[in-house]
Amino acid sequence: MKIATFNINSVRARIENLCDWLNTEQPDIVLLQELKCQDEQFPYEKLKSIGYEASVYGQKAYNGVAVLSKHKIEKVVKGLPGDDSDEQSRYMECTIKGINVCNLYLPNGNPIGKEKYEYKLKWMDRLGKHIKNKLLNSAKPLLIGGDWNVIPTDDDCLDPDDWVDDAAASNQVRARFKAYQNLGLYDAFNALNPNKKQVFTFWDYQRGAWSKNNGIRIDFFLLNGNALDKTTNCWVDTKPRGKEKASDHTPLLIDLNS
DNA sequence: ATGGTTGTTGGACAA
Repeated sequence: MKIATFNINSVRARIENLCDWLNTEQPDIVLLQELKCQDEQFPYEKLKSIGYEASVYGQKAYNGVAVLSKHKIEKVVKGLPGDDSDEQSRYMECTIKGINVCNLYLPNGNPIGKEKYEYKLKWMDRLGKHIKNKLLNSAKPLLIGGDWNVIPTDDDCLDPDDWVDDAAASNQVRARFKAYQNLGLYDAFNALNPNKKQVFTFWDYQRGAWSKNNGIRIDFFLLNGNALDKTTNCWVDTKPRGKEKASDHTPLLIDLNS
């Protein structure tokens, strides 16, 4: 099974790019983030015509996550538990072919110290509780993929000085991301590519970041031990970032035996 | 130091 995560930065603006990429790469499952549309605006028909079922958790203008699959999507849950007042569509989970699949778009959190930063920290704490209290209780293969908006170490960006004041690289955010792994989850890219550094999944639209490879690694698959045992490869596909009308992110993929 | 870009949306806001 080929499984991808891709922050699409508007699924409607990017539907032609997305279909081209799906037709070429033929992933079995794709986790999408930043749909920027409501459920009824989602391009279900176009995706169905090229072989993909979709489960969508959208909202107006911002955020929104979806799972695309060539296989049956089961047991869908929309929203991260722990705060009924949270109206942002940033998390969903489902089961596909016996794999527990979680898709997230973690809050950006900028600027540090303001309300959006506090929301990010609380959201990360809420996710930690959910991982510990529910997700890790199943022995099934588990993958949590998405745009985490975390630069885990200085090796995950070209120039750390560019990110010292960014909410993706703060000590509080890095500590929470590390804590997920201390619970028993593995960063698939690092596990399958030991010591490979400065491989990025996001390049800003501004200041020629793509042409200078001034990127950051903020998209991840975190796997439980069972899923890691079944995973044979993890890589970044940089080709979509070089296309016309590209998203500012590019896909991260894994091969998982099932 | 400032501004540089893109998408949603129709003036800002988010990233």
